[in-house]
Amino acid sequence: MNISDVARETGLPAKTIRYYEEINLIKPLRDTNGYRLFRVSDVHKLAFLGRARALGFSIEDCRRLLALYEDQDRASADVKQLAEEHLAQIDEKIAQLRSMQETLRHLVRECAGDSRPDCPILRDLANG
Amino acid sequence: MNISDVARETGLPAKTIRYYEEINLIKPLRDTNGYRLFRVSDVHKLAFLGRARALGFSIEDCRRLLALYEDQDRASADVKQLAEEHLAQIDEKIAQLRSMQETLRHLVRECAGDSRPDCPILRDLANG
DNA sequence: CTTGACCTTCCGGTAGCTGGAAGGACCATC
DNA sequence: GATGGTCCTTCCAGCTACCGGAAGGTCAAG
Repeated sequence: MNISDVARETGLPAKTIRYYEEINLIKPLRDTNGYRLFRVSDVHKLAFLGRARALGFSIEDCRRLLALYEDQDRASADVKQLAEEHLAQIDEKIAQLRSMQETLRHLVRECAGDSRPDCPILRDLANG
Repeated sequence: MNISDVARETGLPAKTIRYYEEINLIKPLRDTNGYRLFRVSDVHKLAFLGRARALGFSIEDCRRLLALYEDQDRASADVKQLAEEHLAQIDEKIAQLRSMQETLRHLVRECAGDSRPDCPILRDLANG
């Protein structure tokens, strides 16, 4: 399979697939003309990566997950730990965003949003 | 005031303050020895920027907010629109993260997390 | 006069790609 | 076999919002 077929099948941009090869997440073969030649296993890995990325795992986490996926002797505890740490980061990120959200909602609600210069949002930013 | 004083007062790293000058968010004076010389107005702007950044506004949004802040003839509607658009982005981001969070929570809950290789997390990543 | 704490600029790196240029390859058609 | 359009390749630059560190100037104290 050529890269555009793989892109279509996995939903990943060709650029991203090349990038994943560059950072050694996948190692597709090469055809005689220099074109990348993807095996079914490469496509599987890419789909795996796409889903892991969609769950917000970093590239390095993805690398570890892929290694665990390929290791028949893995302990599910290792996978779980990775996932739990990532989940904790997501929790934290959500908490941060919610705090911003709440503050902003307040400010937006109090702002007249008309043609006059007086603005509680700017007042808050200016004076803390 | 020198940069380290300003850093202490605003809570921003000196590196960040220099960066903000580089991208023309602030224009501190220069002392004869080449040191940056910050006026009170510079410190105010930096504090403003720090709070806007803490609310998640992008640098370009901060630039616009600062311009509005300085424009005595602004319309609060312009500020409000900026804030509302940003708020919408935050809402979206939170929704995305919550979706990841939910999926991950499910998977983590179902994973034994022991020494055996069988793992629902990897199964999900592998098969969608 | 030296020491140490400042300050300066410049360069490189981070994450995870994306866009674009320059050039080769392939396929169908005339 | 020339042409055109669509693939493919590599390489280079840029995005966000900085951070780290090196090399070197400045300043105040002892």
